[in-house]
Amino acid sequence: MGLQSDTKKKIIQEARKLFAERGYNGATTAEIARRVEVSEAALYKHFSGKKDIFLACITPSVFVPPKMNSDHNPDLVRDVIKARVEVIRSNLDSFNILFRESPNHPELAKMFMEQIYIQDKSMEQLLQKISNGNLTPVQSLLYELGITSAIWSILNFEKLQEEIISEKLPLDHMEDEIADVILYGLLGKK
Amino acid sequence: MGLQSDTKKKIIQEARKLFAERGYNGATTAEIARRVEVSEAALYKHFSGKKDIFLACITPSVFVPPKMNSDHNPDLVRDVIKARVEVIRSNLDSFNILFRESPNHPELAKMFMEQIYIQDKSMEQLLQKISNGNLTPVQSLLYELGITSAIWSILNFEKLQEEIISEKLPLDHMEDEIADVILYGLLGKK
DNA sequence: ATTATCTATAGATCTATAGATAATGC
DNA sequence: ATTATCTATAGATCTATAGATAATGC
Repeated sequence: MGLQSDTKKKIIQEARKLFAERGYNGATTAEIARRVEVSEAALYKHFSGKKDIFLACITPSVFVPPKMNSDHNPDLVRDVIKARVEVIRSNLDSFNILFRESPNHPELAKMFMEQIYIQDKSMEQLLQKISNGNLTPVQSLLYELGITSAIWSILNFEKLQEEIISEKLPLDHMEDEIADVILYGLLGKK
Repeated sequence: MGLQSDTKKKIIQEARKLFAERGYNGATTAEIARRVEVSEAALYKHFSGKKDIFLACITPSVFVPPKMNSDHNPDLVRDVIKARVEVIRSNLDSFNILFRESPNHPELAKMFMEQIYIQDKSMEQLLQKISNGNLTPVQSLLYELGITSAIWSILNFEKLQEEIISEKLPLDHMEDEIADVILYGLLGKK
């Protein structure tokens, strides 16, 4: 047993899934308790309230992509984007909560700003170097926020597709294809 | 007085704002009634229930950008992106509802797919022509869905910025700067 | 003895409706 | 006469807690 009891860990796990599925208001403490297979009262021994459970589901570290080494060349763009896709894919529930619930929870919005916009300038800096400092402030934002958002949408589309649509898109090389768009655009050669 | 009574129109207007602010479950019929300045009971004379009000807030036509003429050249990409930004900006509440609530409402998800993915191939077709058919399926999706999502994020960031952050980004030429990225990427010349 | 859990329920919403009252158009 | 609205409230949740019971570690 680590610092958190097994029950507490399981509450966080199941709550995160449920909040991602139904949103903060759509997820009930009763349903969380049912999935964890404890009584509702048990939740309140581990957390001070529903909001406390909610915030425990989102840890700031989730949103920070792993550091890359400091070389600056186009191939590194691929690595950075691959890392970004991987972070989002493996924490999709957290990102769903972040994108959908931020407007209703100032704590989340703050975390969002600090993590994605302010702290995570690594991708932007890399891209600035590669483009010889040609990027405008809006374009930097496009990369910091827009690409994360675009990847998030596409990964959710991928999930939706598995459930609803027959036609399957080949998303295996998504990272490379996003990188091509970012590096060369529509008119540039590959 | 048109086909819809003034009260009905006002209910839809205020409900759309409230659903965008707080989500489906966070928006109460009591608060909608308060903003419209009628009793809750009055809502139910115009709509069969809360869900009915919700669906009335989202009209499919909102999501279809205006048609462009059929020439195919890089400058047209700017026009198409400008049109897209304008549609999202002037219907930001609807897009917020769409992106945030789609997972919980099959009707919305279906609308989302049909409008943005299936019907609106106009931008994709234009881009395919300009790139000489070089786009992969994932890249097409990146344009159809990812760019809409990226613009959506940036416009919300713009709103958030007005409220929270002191530093102001110059977003006046956002459309042009997005177009530059899409056309030329980081390495292409302008 | 202490910690973890349960049952039962209080108190606060929230959606929706029943029945009464005011406003409108023929 | 009909339509639009109101007041009041039923019935169904939902969060959170009080008090009782079972499990664990010294």
